[in-house]
Amino acid sequence: MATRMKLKTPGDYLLRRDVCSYGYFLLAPNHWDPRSGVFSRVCTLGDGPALVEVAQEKAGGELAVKVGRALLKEEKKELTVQLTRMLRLDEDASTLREFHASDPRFAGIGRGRLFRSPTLFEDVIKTVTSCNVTWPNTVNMNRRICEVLGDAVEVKGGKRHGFPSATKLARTRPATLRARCRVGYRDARIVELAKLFTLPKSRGGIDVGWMEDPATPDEPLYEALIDLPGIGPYAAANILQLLGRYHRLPCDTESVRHGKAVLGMTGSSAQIMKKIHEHFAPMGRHAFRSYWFELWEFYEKKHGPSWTWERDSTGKMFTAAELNKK
DNA sequence: GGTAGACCTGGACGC
DNA sequence: GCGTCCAGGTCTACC
Repeated sequence: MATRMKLKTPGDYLLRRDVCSYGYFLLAPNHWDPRSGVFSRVCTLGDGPALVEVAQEKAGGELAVKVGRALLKEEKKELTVQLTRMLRLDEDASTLREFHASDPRFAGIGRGRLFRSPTLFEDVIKTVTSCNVTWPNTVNMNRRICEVLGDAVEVKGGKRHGFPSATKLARTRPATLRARCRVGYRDARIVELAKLFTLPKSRGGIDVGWMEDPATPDEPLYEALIDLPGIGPYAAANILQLLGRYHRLPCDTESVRHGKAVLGMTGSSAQIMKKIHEHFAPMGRHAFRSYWFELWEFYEKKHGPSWTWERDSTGKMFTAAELNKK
């Protein structure tokens, strides 16, 4: 028996805009259907995996959540926590207003929330799978990780898989990850990260509560992230933004392309990255959102609104060759 | 502290 | 269709 729930949203919430706001909405197990405007994925809950579908009838209205099976009371709470994190339903309205005041370009369309994963663990692994690869490869890695290791639920016409838990990935052999999920040299790093997420803090494990706590100072958090296996300056800055801290820019080759093509910057890659940091520095704690939505606007000019993008055809949209086309 | 090279996969390109 | 080159961020060794 299916479960139906309603989720309250902030008054300005727009599902299609706020889901299709960061590339992770295109990565398995997430799925956005451009035709129906329904977001779905398999969520891992206390009693096992469940297919979850989220729709919104009108802008600013509540979210209608349909779950493929009956949920225990505790699972309903668990799912609410996961959806709230993923969809940024608890985004502080005052900081959103502050962002729009400092960068009015995005006030009119209300952009400000950035889609993320239901757990920090999934965000960290997704970040690792996006390093040193082209976007189509990141898409494939996430699809394979879910298909090979994620819990599955039966749906009409096949199966849908969730994202594997830290416990499951911690028990996976690196060779399996490499051979079946095609993660390459990231294999051991992913398993090591998963182990750190399963260990208690007293034994050197990751203190997720401390990392998620808005009261935790930025710099010690950045230092803790950069100490993790497979996490360098780019990945640490990206995880910071996924944790809601937007002061630091995760600069990569895509930033350099943007600096050259859109901002008219010249010089070596290192010089352009420095210029990009300087360019967005006046935005202070909103720097990343200002940078990101400018980049996102460039993608949308090329390919139409992000909520019309099909997951299975976006791979080629974000290759260097395609993005460098005039 | 700064730099060079290895890591691995898949897209692009030439034949 | 096949082979080769190259892009991509992190890590380690070395200066």
